[in-house]
Amino acid sequence: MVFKKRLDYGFNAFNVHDVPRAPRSMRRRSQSKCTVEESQFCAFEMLASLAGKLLQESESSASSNASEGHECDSIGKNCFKQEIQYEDKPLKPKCFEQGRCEASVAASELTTENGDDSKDFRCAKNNAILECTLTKTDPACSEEINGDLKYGSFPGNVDGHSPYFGESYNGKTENAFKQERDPTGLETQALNIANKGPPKDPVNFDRVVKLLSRRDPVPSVPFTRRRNDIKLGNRDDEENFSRLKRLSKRFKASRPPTHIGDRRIRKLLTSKYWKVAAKLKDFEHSRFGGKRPLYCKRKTYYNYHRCQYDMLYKQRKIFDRKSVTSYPEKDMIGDKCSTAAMSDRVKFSIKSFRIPELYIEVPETATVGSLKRTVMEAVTALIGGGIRVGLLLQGKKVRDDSRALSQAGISCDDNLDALGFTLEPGPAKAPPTMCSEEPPLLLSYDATLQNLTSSLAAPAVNTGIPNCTPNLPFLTNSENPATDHEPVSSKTDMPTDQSLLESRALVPVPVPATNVEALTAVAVNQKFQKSELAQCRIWRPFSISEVEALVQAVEEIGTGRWRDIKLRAFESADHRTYVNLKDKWKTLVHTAKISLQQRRGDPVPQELLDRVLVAHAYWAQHQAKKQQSKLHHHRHGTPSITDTTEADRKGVARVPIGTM
DNA sequence: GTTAGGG
DNA sequence: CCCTAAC
Repeated sequence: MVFKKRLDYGFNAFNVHDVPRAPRSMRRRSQSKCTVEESQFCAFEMLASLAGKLLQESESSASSNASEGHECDSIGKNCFKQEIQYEDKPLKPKCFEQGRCEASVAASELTTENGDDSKDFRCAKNNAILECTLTKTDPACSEEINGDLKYGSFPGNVDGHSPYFGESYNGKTENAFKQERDPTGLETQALNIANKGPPKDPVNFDRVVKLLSRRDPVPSVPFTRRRNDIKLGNRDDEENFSRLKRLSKRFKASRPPTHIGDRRIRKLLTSKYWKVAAKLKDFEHSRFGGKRPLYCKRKTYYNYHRCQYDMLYKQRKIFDRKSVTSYPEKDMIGDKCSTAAMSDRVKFSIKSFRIPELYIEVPETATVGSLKRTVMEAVTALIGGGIRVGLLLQGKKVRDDSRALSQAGISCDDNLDALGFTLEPGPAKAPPTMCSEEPPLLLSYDATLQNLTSSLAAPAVNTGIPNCTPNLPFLTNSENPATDHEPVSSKTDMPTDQSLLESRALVPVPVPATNVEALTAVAVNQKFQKSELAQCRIWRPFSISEVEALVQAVEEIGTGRWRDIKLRAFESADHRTYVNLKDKWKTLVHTAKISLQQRRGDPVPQELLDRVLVAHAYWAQHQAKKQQSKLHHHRHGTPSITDTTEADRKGVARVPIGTM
């Protein structure tokens, strides 16, 4: 295949090999810019950069104070500066094998005490670190974007009015940009220049990161504290954690953003399409705290769900909190624990950013630019519904939003290091799962579709009841569906049942009508959704009354006779198998043993948990006695008085409530 | 088919 | 909730 070699090197190969070496200072910019197919774009870049310079000048004279100082201050904790650092080492095949996309975002704190934020800010910018403030009117930010990303800027809409990603890079939101900001008009010029550049390569992973940062999931986090670094990664994976650390160290230096990052591009089984997988092999699997609205047989699917943009922030050490004299919360610092601790400002450092596997079909005739765009769109679709923040404590998800910080065990200095956050795609409410009542990902995806000009009819993605068609061929390829599954374009005519099914699973991302190469892209999630539809189990949390019934039954019957318990207490509950009951009891016992802070999910009344413990202890002892009596019986041939097996069978024995 | 325990 | 060894 003609493209094979290039593809093997991935997107970055274009940059790495085609750009003559130059002094670092020069390379910094050129590397990420003048790719082969983009050479003409440099002209635009220059224009953009020129505009940016003009902008900067005007900014320094007029608007800088307002945009950088006031805005930040007014926004308060919501104002973060983020530096996005990209791994731009030459991409080796190995990298693609690993399929990793790493980028780190480091957010510098806002130090009000020295009042030198803006200087700091620019300094970082000069280091060619992709960055942006989350403030909405920072011209410097947009300049940077224009200059480095070349695709126009993203007004930092922390207020949630940010236009859809896809729209913006299609140049359709220029007006919106103008309206929202850019009093001077200079920026818009730059924007126009950028937007009118060769429409070939809006696909830029950087922008994804940008969008994520723009979406600004962080400021909503109440645990603001000064000088706290938050590390992203995955939640309950020590190894991963340290790996991220290593990575962030390795690629710490300020470097220009790479174009696409590390991705795997695969040749499709058919020669007709390319499949691009921004694949994360070591894509970590977290499980929403172990409680998910559905369970699927395949762990792969099961684990996949929440991994889209899973970021684990880790807090760093707290510096001198006393120095935060300008904060009113300061007075509370002396107080115990959380209130004061959480009132200070926090520094978030996003060490890693991950993108889930993308499933993209690209005609062979596609251009690199269109390929990029397709990736972009797929990613956009993924996160179109927004991002929500998950809170992790000791690597465990804290799900109960209503729980007070102290209740959740987040209160004292010593455990702030254990505090983490995750970024997850989809609406803020439900995790993106197929079988849940609300399929957020689908919804968000659809929402994205609606906001994109679509020349393709939105496919009939069934967001309703799962179509649990078993044994779909690709379902067997749970380990790597993107690899094994032969993609079928939704527009392709393969009149087999399989193709029909898959076509429904594939959601074409609309591309501009002007784009001849109609690319079809779909986030793998779509496929997973489809897949999971086939083999999902709905997770039905035990209600309090069910727990009550279970406890009651166990008290009467004892552990180890789950079938009896099922028949007695859950006879009519078809969805409760004795294995379910046994498992539930297991978790109940566990829950009862752990501290209040460690418990998650719907709280079980302490009274019930106490009974669980009592019953558990009683029947454990009972079992021990039985064992003993057995031995005794064997030895002496006489039944022991503790042998209550028969009585137990008849339900006579009971936990002597309150006596233990 | 049930039970117990690890995943 | 799943899987499976052991009973």
